[in-house]
Amino acid sequence: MSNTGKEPATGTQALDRAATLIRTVVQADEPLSFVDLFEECGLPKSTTSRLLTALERTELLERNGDGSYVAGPLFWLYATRHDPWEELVRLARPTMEKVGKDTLETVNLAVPRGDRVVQVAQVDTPYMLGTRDWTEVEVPAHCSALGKILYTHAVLELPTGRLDQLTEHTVADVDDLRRDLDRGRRRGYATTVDELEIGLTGVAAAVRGADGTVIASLGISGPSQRLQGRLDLVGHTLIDRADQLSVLLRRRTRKEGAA
Amino acid sequence: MSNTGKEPATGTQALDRAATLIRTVVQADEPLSFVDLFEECGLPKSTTSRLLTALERTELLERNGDGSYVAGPLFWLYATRHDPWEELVRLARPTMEKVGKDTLETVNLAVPRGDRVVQVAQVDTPYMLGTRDWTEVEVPAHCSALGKILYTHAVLELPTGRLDQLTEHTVADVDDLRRDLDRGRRRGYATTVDELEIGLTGVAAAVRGADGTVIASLGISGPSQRLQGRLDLVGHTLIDRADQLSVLLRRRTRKEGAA
DNA sequence: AAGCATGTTCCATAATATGGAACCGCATTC
DNA sequence: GAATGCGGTTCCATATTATGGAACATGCTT
Repeated sequence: MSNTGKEPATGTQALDRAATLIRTVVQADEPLSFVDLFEECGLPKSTTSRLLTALERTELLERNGDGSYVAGPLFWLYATRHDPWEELVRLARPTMEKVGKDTLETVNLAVPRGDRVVQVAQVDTPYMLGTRDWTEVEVPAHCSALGKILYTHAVLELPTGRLDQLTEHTVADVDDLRRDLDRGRRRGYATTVDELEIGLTGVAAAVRGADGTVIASLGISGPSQRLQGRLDLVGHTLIDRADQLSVLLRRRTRKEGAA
Repeated sequence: MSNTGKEPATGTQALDRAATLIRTVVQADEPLSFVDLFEECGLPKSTTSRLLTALERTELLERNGDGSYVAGPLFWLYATRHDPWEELVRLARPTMEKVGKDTLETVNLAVPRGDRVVQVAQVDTPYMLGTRDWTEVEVPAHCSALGKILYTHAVLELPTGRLDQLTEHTVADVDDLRRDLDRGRRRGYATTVDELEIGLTGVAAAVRGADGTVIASLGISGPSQRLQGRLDLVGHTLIDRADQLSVLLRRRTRKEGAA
C-alpha cells in the first residue's frame, strides 16, 4: 500500500512488514510497546501481533519484563562479536565519502585507543598530491587536527611536559596547546597547519556516539596551499557532516508523546 | 517442514524461513554465499533467492563485493550503539544461572576496565549467607579469583612493588603472586581463600571472546567453610561453563568444506 | 562451443498470510 | 462490584500472497 520506494517488491509482503517492525525497534533503541509499534507501522493489530510473536520466537526481537520489545539475542550476538569501531567505520563510510566530494581532500576518521589516536578509515583525494594512507599509523596527537579534537573533548588525556617539536610550527608547549584547543572548541573545528609536516594542513570536527560523548574525530588533510583560505569553509562542512554522523549514531529517543 | 521445536507457528512460514536465513548468516559470521545458505537452510532455490533479496532490501542482510551475504546495516547500527560488555552480560546470563544452580554460590562475571577489574553481573546464592552485590564495586585484583584470571592471561597488567595486604593470607608479594597465577594457569582455574576477607573464598575461570583472547572471568564466591573441599570440583564446573560461554561468543568458523 | 555452477525470473497453483471481529485479562473508575 | 477502557491475543473464512519447479540468464572453465 504505502509503497514509498520505487521497488516492485513482490512476493514478500509479510517479510517486508516484519522488517519494518525490526527496523523500528532497532532504530528507536528504546523499548517499544505493542501499541507503539502498531501505530508506528500502521499494520492491522492481528498482523502485528502475529509477526511480533514470530520475531520473538526466532530471537530477532525480545520482550523485556514489561512486555515491550527490544532487539533480540541475534543482535546481541552480533554486537559481542564485533568491535564497535569496526561498525563505526562501516556506518561512517557514506559520510566520509560525502566529505570527500565536498572538499576533494583526503578524509580520515580517528578514534582514541589508549592514550593514542589511530586513524581507522580513510577516503582518498582525487588529486595526485594527497596524504598517504595512514590508517592504523599513529601520528602524534598534538599536531594532528584529529588528535586535537580528541584532546579538546577530554577523550584523550592532555600530556604534560614538553611535546615533540616536529616542525617549526608545531605547538610544543602544553599551555600554548591548551589555548589552541580552546580556540578550536569555540570554532567547533580544529586545525593544524604545517605542524606535523611542512606543507600539510588538517582540519577536523567531533563525532559523538550514542551517549552523546565524543568518540571519534572526522577530518581532512591536504596540502596547505590548497587549503589555505578555505579553512573556515572546510571546517564548517566538517562540523555539519560530523553532526549528521552523530545523529545517525545517536539513540533516537522516543518523541515524548509516549502513552 | 523440519519443525524441530514444538511450536505450532501458524501463519508465519515466510517469516520463519527468513529468520532462519538471518540466523544462519549472523551465527556463521563469515560471508555465506547463496549456495551455502541454500544448502544450509534447505529451502527451494527460488524461495531462498526471493527472501534474500527482500532481506537485503530491508537492510537486515547485505551482500559484499563477491556477492556473499553478511549481517546488514541494522546490525551495525545496533552494534555501534551498544557497549559490547552490556551485550556480554546478556549473553552470559543463562550460563551464570547454570553456574548458580551447579554451585549454589554467588556467581560473578568480571571484565578488565583500564587497569582495574569490575564485576559486571551477578547471580545470587540461595543461601542467606552469601556475597553482597558488588557489581560495579572495585575489588583489588590480586586477591580476587576473578582478577587473578585476568592477570594470568595478561589482560590486566601485573602491578609492580608491594601489594595491599588485606588479610594475613593475602598474597602481597608480586613474585608469590606470579607463582600463584602459574599454579592457577596449570589447573585452569584461579582461587582466593581468605585473601580478600577472612572466611571468603572465590574461584574463577577464563572466558574468551570472538577472537580467542580472554575478555572476562567467570567465578563464584562464598564462605570458605562451604567451599573448602570442593574447590577443585567447583573449579572444573567453572572451566566447563566458561568454555561453553566462550564457544557461544566465538565466531563459528566455516566448517572448512567451503567452495 | 559446449559444459557447468551460481543465481534470477516466471507463472499457475494452493497454501499461506490476512484482518475484522470476538475475546481475554487486568487495571481504573464509578 | 459492575462497568468501562486499555493492551494484546485468538479465530477463521477469504483471497491475497508466497510457493517452487522449470526455464532462463550469466559468467567461468574445459
